[in-house]
Amino acid sequence: MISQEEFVELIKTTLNRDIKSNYEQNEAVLAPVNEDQFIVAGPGSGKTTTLVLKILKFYFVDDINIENIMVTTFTKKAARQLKDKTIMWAKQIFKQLDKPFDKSFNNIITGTLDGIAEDYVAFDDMSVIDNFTSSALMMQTLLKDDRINDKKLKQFVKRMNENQAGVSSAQINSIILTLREAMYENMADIDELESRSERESLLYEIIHEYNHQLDEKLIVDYALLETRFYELLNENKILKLENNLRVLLVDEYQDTNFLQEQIYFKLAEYTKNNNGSITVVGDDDQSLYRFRGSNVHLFTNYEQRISKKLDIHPKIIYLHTNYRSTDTIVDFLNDYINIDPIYRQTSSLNKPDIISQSTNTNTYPVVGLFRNNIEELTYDLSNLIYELKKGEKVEFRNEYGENFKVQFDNPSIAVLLNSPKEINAYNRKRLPYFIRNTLTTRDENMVIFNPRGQNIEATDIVSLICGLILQAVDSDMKLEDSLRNIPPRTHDILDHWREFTKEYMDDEKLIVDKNNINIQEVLSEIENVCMTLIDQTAENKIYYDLITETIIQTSRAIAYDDTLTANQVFWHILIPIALGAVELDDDLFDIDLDENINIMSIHQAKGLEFDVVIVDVGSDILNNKKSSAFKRFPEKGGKTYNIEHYVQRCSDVGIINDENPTDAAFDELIRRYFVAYSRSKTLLILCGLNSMRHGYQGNFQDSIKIPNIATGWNRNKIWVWENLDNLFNI
DNA sequence: ATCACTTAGATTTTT
DNA sequence: TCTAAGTGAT
Repeated sequence: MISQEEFVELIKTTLNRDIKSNYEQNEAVLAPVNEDQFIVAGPGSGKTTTLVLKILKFYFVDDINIENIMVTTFTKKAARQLKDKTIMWAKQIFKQLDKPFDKSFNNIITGTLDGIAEDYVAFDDMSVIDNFTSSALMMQTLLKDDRINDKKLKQFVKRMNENQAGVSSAQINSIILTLREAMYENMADIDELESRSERESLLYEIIHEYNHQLDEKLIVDYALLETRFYELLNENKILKLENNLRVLLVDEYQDTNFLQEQIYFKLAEYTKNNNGSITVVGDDDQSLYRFRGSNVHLFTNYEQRISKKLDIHPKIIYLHTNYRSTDTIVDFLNDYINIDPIYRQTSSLNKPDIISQSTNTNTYPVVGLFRNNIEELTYDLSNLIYELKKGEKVEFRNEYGENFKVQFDNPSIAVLLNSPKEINAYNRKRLPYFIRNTLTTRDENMVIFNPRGQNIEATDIVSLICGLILQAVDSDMKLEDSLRNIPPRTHDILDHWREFTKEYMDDEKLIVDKNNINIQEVLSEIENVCMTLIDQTAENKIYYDLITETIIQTSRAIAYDDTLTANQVFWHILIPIALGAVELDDDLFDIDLDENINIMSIHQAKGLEFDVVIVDVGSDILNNKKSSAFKRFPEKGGKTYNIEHYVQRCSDVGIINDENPTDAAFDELIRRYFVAYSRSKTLLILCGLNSMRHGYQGNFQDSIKIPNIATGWNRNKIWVWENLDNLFNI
């Protein structure tokens, strides 16, 4: 145990963290164990640092056991970073104090709420299934008795989805799963919902049957996992937490849903009884997960909500010093977040502007790179990325002949987009494809990292595995011919599998009994054939492991005994794979974000920072089409709102958005680009088609402007950044 | 203003 | 495949 003064001195000398210079951070870190806090932290304000320092302070100054502390974050990646940093800094302090490292730090309870819930909920045979498996299970429920072609059900899904074209089987599947998940996330009374929705009786039949299957097979999906955890807590059945939990730290609280809030409140009750505290940290401007049930109002109204429920009155602290970005970028951010006059009104928080404290001495203007078409854009963007990464001196010159030069030493670079997908559902190539293609053609040593953009289902190794299975279960193409309501790309994938396999191995065929397929046996027979490909590259091995594991887990979940029919293999395994439902976990790759060129979604980039950030604000928006409005200037609330609204009718969440649906959609877009722009440390580049700057020329009209939140329009259709003249356009 | 014909684009984010 | 904006003529 050391004194507070010693601790402050210690972290200054060993960790080079001078908290005295930042009043707010000082307040946050040096709080007593029983002080509850509500920390509103802007981008780059040292959120994680503050949390880690709080943990260390509790341990070294207040003598709190590490086992009595719980820290949660939103993603696995963030949880790992937090744990690593805590252990690393603790080690450094122990070294400085000349004491051995306390191994209890290795057992610190950190993770996502799901991860922590799993530790308490999962027992014996109970296991958690991933999205692929749950969608296969739902597909099985849907195909039974041809429910998937029910007119009322289709109509309902269409209403929820608001899509122009008809609904595909995949969409019906995904809407039902999302809706069901939303029910749990909002703790909606499902029976009451059912009694109020007579026309959707089939929907509830399907949901009940799906739940029944989970029960029977002793599995839970993500939605149920947290529900079970809450139930256990509510019955005070987790004594370990009830007796020991003293300090609860919650990161990314702005992405919390109602169910999670109730879990946290229950845990906060324990900390209160144990003379401890709860601290939540977040930023309402960075709330991105409404589609997953998160509700930013739970954050902005946190003070009122927790004081009402538990009589806890947290101290509110604003961390608004930005250590990440240059002055010009911080100015740009403050500028951006104030463009829309309605946006700020939705928050009850009185947030101060961000203040720049970057040690970075090079300040460059925010750059605009706009071209006439995707080819020109790709060409210039790829060149730019290449030269910057190679450490060349790059000259930026605008249309007025002004110029400045930029040079980096192996900078970290990220291209951020709404979707990192290289090819869309209609087989069109997107910007990520063009960038990767151009850069790898130019220099094969350049690593372009875009794990979520790849279409796993189209890789050689997966084509071979699935092609072999497909040949076996559907040699006469009877099943394939029965396909209806499937996106066009899925057909192409099936064809590709068959062709690839035919070319790869002339004539050999796998023979199976079509009513009695043991998928594990089939896979082990296939293994030999795949060996050459598996050994070829490290990626192939990863894809192979991923796909076989997925198939095995899924077949376990859908088989009544150990075997499947050809029909089941086709519809519940092959079709979902062809639809692109298999997800790749970034953790499977040994990656270094600072070394590679990263192409990622804005969501994935949350919590990260890069020297150079390139944000796609419209590489595929040519004109003012209604169909692209959702991603630039929404005209309606969309699917997220419909689902939220549907379930919240029977939920106690309390704060139903008093905003209209469209306004909520605007808020979401504003936040998304705020997150994107605030990732950059030194150089921020906006890119897109020229139509984003100058509009497009109709034959009869003058130039027609294209409203876009990312390019500085507000929802009143006023273009505050007209023609993007605030950027340095190259 | 109205009609028939041509053309571009279709959500997506995650535990 | 389906939709709505744009086009060009009346």
